[in-house]
Amino acid sequence: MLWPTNLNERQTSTMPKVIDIISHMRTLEGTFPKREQLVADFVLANLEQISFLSQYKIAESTKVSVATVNRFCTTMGCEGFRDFQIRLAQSVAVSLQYLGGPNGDRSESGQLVTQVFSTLVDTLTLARSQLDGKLIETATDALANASRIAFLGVGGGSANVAREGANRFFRLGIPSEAHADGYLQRMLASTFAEGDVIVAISSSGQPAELLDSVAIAKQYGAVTISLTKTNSDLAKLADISIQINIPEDQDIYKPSASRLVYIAIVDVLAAGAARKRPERVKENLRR
Amino acid sequence: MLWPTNLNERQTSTMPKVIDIISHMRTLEGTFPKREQLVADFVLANLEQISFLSQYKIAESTKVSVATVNRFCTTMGCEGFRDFQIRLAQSVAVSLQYLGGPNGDRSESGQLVTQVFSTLVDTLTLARSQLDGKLIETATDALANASRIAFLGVGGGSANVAREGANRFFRLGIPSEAHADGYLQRMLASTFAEGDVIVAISSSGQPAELLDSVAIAKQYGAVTISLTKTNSDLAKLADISIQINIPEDQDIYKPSASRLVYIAIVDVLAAGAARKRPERVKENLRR
DNA sequence: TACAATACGTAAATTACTTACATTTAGGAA
DNA sequence: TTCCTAAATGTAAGTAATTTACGTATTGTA
Repeated sequence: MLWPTNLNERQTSTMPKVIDIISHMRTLEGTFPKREQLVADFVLANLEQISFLSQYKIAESTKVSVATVNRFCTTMGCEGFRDFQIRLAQSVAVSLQYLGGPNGDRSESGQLVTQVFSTLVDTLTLARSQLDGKLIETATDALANASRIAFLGVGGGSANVAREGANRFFRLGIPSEAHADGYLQRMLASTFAEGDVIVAISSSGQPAELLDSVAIAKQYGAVTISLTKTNSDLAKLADISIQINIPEDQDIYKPSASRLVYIAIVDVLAAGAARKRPERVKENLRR
Repeated sequence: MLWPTNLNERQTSTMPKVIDIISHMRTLEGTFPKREQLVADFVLANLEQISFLSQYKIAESTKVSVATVNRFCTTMGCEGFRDFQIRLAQSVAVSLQYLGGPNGDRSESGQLVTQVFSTLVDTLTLARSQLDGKLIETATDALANASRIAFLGVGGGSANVAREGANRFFRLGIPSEAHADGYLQRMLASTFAEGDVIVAISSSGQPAELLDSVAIAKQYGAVTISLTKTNSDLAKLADISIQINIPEDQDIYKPSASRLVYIAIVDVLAAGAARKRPERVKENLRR
């Protein structure tokens, strides 16, 4: 299936399944059976044309049987070729809209730029579809009224996002700090109390130190917000869990889009919180 | 417009000629034969579902023959039902994009999310159009062959981008460091020599310490790359200047998209450099 | 009223998609 | 290695959907 179970629950028959099949395809890249991978490659290389081709044509071009093309579609989580075709057409339309179509720069580097940016945009789109307005509302409420905020992140990526968050909220006039060290995080957590907010960031949602810190802060009455992978331990632990399911691509040749998504979400939170405390923000801006 | 103009140039027979099929349908409203009009009404009333229905189902619902549904499609300027279905799906996907994503989240917070993400994507698009493939090529060449890289950034935002860069390149197996402090930066710059690369990051392109450091490193024979505002002092000083002109929004309510753009560009550089040294990357990945 | 042109439906023909089954291939255990 | 199992793939039959051809009905006009 294309979508994690918790998302399916929220889908009704009237809800379109317009989602980003392209990034899903990129996720599965490498996990396809050999011949299906050929199809995947062909599709990715001819995104704009696929929707106007028949299974036969694709099978012909990839030197693969029609059945394999069909199987590729079901592997992708679609109900069949038809379904796949429609969904791909939609994803392509959306991507093209943002990227203004293939630019004139046909050089290798030009394509590199396009590829990286496409991936980033696709991933952002995917993430956006997973964000629940109500949850964001709750989180921004807590943040806007916090007397103190700590952003905790472990590891290079998450630590940077945490710094980014502290940066943004500090500018809003809320005392904010970021910590990347597990020991310091625990120390800090024990000084947090009601009215304070802890934001724990981790793409894996696993780090023991982080889980400890959140548990401690929670125990002392602080509100805990997590920004992490769907259904991870961290997501289950925090009071308010912003859960994102982004394919963590281990391929070092590819951009690390998930980090960008986290920063985008921090932006959303900051913008939301800013709206809720206009006075203090303005005051802070004057300085 | 569904298809940007520059795409039209590349149109072949397999590509769509009709622009936005929904508005085209509204234009033709009233000029359809009686029974076809019924089909048009039904389609407009069920835009999101049509793509997942068969001609037969539509004929059934509208109490019209299958052939009429098919004729309706050709009347619309499409080659047949299939063609119509795909194009409609694309138009719908694009329209839906503006309505707050697939979840139909029209709440205030949902709109906030949409707004922030749109801004980010728009800014990414803008940045992409400003990137020159050749320049990226030159920069990635220098980086891929560097024996040592230093990412220098002053101020919260740029410093984070610098860290991100050091992080990425370190994973590629190239000794990389990030420095945010002006004094340290100058110190470091004087130890750099031929074969080393300095990447200076600053959205303003003004900071004196940063300019000094770049000048020093340059003098000692290091390659200097800048990631900064178009025509800024820093851009003029560096050997390879990646210049981006993003409207710096002072409005604190709005997201700071420019930072995201810088990170995206760092991603491009890292991905490009990775491609140029496959052996060392693989070796580094094994660890 | 009669004629022509358009609109429409029926059914056949075609095309496309799906599924069942047989064959091959790959990975692992004896 | 050799055998066994499970996954992967292709072939071909089966089914569904789309398109086309043709005949009838309707509308408008002289």
